[in-house]
Amino acid sequence: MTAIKESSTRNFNKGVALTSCPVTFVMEKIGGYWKPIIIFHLMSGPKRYSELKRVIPQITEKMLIQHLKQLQNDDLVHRDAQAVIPPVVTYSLTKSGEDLFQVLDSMVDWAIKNGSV
Amino acid sequence: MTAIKESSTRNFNKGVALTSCPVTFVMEKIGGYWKPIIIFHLMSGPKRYSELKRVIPQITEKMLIQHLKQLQNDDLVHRDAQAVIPPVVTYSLTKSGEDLFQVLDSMVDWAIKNGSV
DNA sequence: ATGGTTACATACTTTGGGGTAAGTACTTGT
DNA sequence: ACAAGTACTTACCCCAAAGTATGTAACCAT
Repeated sequence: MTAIKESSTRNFNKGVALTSCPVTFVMEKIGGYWKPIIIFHLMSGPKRYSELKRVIPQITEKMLIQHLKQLQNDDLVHRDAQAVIPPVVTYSLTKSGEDLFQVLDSMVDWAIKNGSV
Repeated sequence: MTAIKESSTRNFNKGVALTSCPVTFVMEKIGGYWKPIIIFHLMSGPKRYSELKRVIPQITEKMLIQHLKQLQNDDLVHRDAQAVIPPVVTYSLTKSGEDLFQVLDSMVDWAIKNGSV
């Protein structure tokens, strides 16, 4: 008789919370370890894949390409590939991506005020 | 002979990235599904445990208390317990917690601009 | 022909965040 | 006597995110 809770928490989340809560919406886009770091580095201008790897040495290539793809799907990052050999692929922020500056900036402000070191 | 990479990505993260990147620092504090939602609801004033549960029906009690504890450890939320029966425990934002308003606000701005609905 | 460079892809494993379900202590209401 | 409310605690499970390791295609320089 132990019926499943009429509204599964997990299902409810996926369906409602993610689209109705703007903060969660943002977290879905730039949450996680690496995305904000990648975005931050793209704020200073377009970068090649290998450049990103160099300025974020700790990221694995799998994580880098995976997040770059997700950021493309979310229309935060634009990919530009030149058909030359060796390949030249440049990533840059879209307008939406650039607009995240305000968000990241307020985070930095808060972090500085509240002793991130 | 497959020696472990001299500098484990994971170890490096925990040690360096988290403390040196302000954005990641903030994500560590308010990342995840529930924390921003809890903080948001405390923005409108102190709330009892049961009140929070009521306004966030989808959260499980385990998640609620767990995140409230983490928020206390991070000094974002203050817990006030009255020694009466039945227990009355009130949660409120600390100064640091209130300062997050700027961060959440900029997130909401961005979400609205970029089609969260 | 061998190694280097670039931008990936992919199989496999581990970690931990989050969820489920149940129990606790103490008192009030009926 | 027993359910109900309050603020938790605990044991267990699942899955997705993250990490490890290796492979690939195309060309160039030596």
